[in-house]
Amino acid sequence: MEPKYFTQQLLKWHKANPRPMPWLGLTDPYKIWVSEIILQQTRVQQGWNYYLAFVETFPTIQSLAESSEDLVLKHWEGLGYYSRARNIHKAANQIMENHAGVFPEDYEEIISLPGIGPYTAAAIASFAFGQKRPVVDGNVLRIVSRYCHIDEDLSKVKGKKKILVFLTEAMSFTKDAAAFNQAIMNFGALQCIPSNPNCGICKMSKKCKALLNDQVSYLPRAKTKIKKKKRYFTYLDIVDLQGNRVINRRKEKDIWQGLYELILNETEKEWKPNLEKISGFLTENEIHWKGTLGLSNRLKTRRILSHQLINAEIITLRCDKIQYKGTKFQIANRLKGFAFPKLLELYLQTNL
DNA sequence: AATACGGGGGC
DNA sequence: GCCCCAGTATT
Repeated sequence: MEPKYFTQQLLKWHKANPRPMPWLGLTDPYKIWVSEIILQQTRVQQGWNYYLAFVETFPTIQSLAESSEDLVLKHWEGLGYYSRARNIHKAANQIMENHAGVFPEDYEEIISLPGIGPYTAAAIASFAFGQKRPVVDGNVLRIVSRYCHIDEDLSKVKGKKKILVFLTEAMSFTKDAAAFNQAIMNFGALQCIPSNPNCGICKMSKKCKALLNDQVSYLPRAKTKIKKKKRYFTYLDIVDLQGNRVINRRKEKDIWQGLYELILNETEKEWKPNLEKISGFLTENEIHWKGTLGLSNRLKTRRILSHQLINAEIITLRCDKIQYKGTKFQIANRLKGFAFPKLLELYLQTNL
């Protein structure tokens, strides 16, 4: 392995291939933090507008801390991995409590914040504070496994260690840790891409061990693939003459925790209810109505998540007046302020 | 060490 | 369809 050559070529490539991004060149640790959380398992393009809107609504740690979790989730709506939103809100409060509202500089303190792991801590430490902490994300694993021809399971400690040893060595050849980290991730996103990289124009090709051994397409080693669990959701959207609806805040440790949804019946197999069964289900849940209950629409849809396959049906019901005295659900007239899973957001967009 | 956690884009 | 994305927390 030739770490010095790697660093030289990397930084040269970086200068020749600038990539505009809204948080580029910022030194405000708060904004860097926000951008890094948004970019966890998320493409730059997908997170771009979310970042702009987020820092406009929450320009400071304090403003974020003082917000409600619901509002933070509303800004995360559609982005996925909602624990990121809950955790950044929680962490903002911890910074107010434990650090007088000032983002900590110490790596150990940074990484102890909820939602911040090794990658994000290194990103903040280098971008905001200039510390020599190499970032290790998917790009970096791919690049280094190829350049050094490391054919190991990178989810294991042993494989990760080899990567980190190389990075630490490589980073020692520059004073600008931030530029190094920025460069290596851009290099992974634009040049050393997952499939069919154009090695013919790559500045590293002379010393890329995977290329020399014709192994680029086999590296990094494939992950064991995950099995998806099938779930069946039936959502009941009951709406009365005043436009009132019944919604629920998801509380369990499950997908979409903290987001809102309609009345849900989850079943082992597909539920094919008629109006009578629907009435029965509503009554069991203490939801009553005045006038006749009418079934106005049924929509079948499906969603693919990283670990689940959701088969859903959304049934629209009409009545004169909803009557609910329980505590599990809440009655809402305007749904604009609530964060919904994409599945429901798409439905509500056209049925609100 | 393995699994859960969203949603989207590229091929 | 399948892979993977500027990963982290929990089991």
